[in-house]
Amino acid sequence: MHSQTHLESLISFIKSTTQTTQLLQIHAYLLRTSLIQDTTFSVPFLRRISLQNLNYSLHTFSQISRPNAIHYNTMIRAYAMSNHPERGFYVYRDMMRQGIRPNPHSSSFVTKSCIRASLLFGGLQIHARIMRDGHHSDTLLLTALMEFYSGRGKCDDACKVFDEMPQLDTVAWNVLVSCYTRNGRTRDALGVFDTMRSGEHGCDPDDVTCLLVLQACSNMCAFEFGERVHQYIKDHGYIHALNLCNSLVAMYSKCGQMDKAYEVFQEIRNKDVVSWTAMISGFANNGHGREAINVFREMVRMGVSPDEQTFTALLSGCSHSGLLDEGRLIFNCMQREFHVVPNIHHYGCVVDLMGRVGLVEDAYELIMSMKCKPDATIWRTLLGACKVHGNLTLGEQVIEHLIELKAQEAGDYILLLNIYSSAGNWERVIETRKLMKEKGIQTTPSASTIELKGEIHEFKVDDTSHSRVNEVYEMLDEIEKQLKIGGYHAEITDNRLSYHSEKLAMAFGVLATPPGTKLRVAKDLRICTDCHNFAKKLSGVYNREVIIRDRIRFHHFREGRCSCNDFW
DNA sequence: CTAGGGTTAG
Repeated sequence: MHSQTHLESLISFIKSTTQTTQLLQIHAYLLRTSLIQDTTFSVPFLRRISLQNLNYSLHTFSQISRPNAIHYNTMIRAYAMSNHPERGFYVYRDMMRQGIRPNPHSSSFVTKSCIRASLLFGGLQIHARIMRDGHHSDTLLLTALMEFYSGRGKCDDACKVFDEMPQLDTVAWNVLVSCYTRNGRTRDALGVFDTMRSGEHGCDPDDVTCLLVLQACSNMCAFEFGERVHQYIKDHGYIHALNLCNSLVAMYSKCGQMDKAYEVFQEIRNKDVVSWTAMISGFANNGHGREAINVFREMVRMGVSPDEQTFTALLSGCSHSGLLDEGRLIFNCMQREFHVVPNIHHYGCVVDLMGRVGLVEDAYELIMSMKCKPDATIWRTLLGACKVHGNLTLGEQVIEHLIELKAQEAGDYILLLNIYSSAGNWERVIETRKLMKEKGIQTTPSASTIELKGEIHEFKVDDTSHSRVNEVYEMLDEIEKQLKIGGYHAEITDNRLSYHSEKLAMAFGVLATPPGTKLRVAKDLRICTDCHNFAKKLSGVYNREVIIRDRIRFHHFREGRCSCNDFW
C-alpha cells in the first residue's frame, strides 16, 4: 500500500504542478490505483485538470462513481469558463436530478454559465432556486446574480437584488455602478458614487469604483464630477495607479479639457502605451492633430512601441484636422517601421482623410484594395464624403454595398436623401423616402446633455419635457433672432423649423448660466451642419465658448470659429 | 471538505 507521506506529497504535487504532461501521468496513476474514487485525491485533481484541459476533466469526472457537490461544481465552473458555457447549466441540472443539493458555490458557477451563454431563463431559474435553498443572504452569490441581470439589460432586476441584499460590500456597490453605466443610466452611476461617499453604508469607493465612475463621467461629459473623482483619487492614495491616471487623461480629454488632461499625463511617471495613446487620442478628438503627432514623436523617442490603437488615434487625428500628407506618411510607415499591420480602422481613417479633400474615387479604390472585408462603418465614411462633395453616382454605389451588408440604417438613407436634394433630384428623394417606409426604417431621436452645477439636463429633438421648457424655447427664438443679425439662417428641412436637441441644450445653457460661462454639450449622434453654424455664430455673438462633443469628436467654438475648421 | 462576486485603462 501507499505510505501516508507518499499520498500527502502526491496531493501537494497535484496542487502545485503546472505541467500538463505530469498531470496526465497522475491521471493514469489515479485510475490504475482507483485512488480516483477517493475525494481527497479526485477533488484537487479535478480542480487542477479542469483549468487546463476540459476533455481530461470530463474523462476524470466520468470515472468517479459517486461524484459529490464539489465534483459537480468543478465541472460547472470548467464549462462556465469554456467555449460551451451552456453545458455548465446542463451539469447543474444533472446534479439536481442525481439528488445532490446545489450549494452557494454551485449557484455561483452556474450563474457564470448563464451569463456567458446568455441563458435568460436559466438565470431566472437559478434566482428562484437561490431563494428556495435559503441562499438569499450570500453576498458573493447575489453579486454574481446582479451581474447576470446587468448583462441582460435588466437594470431594475439587478437593483432589486441589490436592495434586498442584507449585507453589502464594495464589490456589490461596484457592480451596481457598472450596471448603471452599462445600461445607459450614467447619472445614477454618478449618484452611487456620492451615496457611497456619504459614509452611511460603510463602503467607501475603491480604485475600481473610481475607474467605473470616471468612465461614466467620460460618457456624459461630466467635467466637474470628474474633477471631484480626481480629488478623491488623490485623497485616497490611488494617484499612482496607472489605470486610474490613464482613465483621468481620457476623462479630461473627453470633457474637452486638454490642459487638465495634459497636466495629469505629464505627471505620470511610467507612461505606458495606453497613457501615450490616451493623450494622442485626446488631442486627436479635440481637433489638435499637430499636437497628437508631436506626442507620438515624443513617445517614439522615449522608446515606447506604438500599437494598433495608437495608430488609430493618430490617423483619426490627422483626419479630424485634415492633415492629408501627414496621415498618408504615417499610414505608409506604420507597418514598415513599427510592424503594425493596418486594420479596418486605420483604412477607415485614411478613407475619411481622402474623402474630405475630395479624393472620393481614390478612397473607393483603397477600400476595394483592402485585404480585410469592408464593414458598414467604412462605407458610411465614404458615403459622408460623397454627401460633402455631392458625388451622387458614387453615393448610390456605396448604398448598394451597405444594402449588401444588410447594415443600412436610417442615417445612411438620410445622407443619401441629402445628396439627392442637394443635387435637386426630387424624384429620387421621394423614391428613397418610400423605400425607407417600406423597409420600416425609423429615425430614432438623438439626445444632447448639458451639465450645470453637477446636474445633468437632457434634451431630445423638439423636447417639451424639461421643467423650464417655455423659457428654453423663448430663449432659442431670441438667440436665433440675434444670430440672424450675424448672418445665420436656420436651415429648413421638411418644410418646418426643427428644434434639434443640441440647440435646446445650448439655449438652456445661455438661459441658466451667467454671461460668458463656457457651455459644454454632449450629443449622442453627429452634430448637423445647421447646428454647427448655429454654435459658431453663438460663440461670437454671445461671446461664449461652446464645446460640443458629438459621437465622433469635439467641436470647440470660440469667437465665431470652430476648432475643426469645418473638417467635421 | 480548497472552491464563488467587481475593474479589462486608450
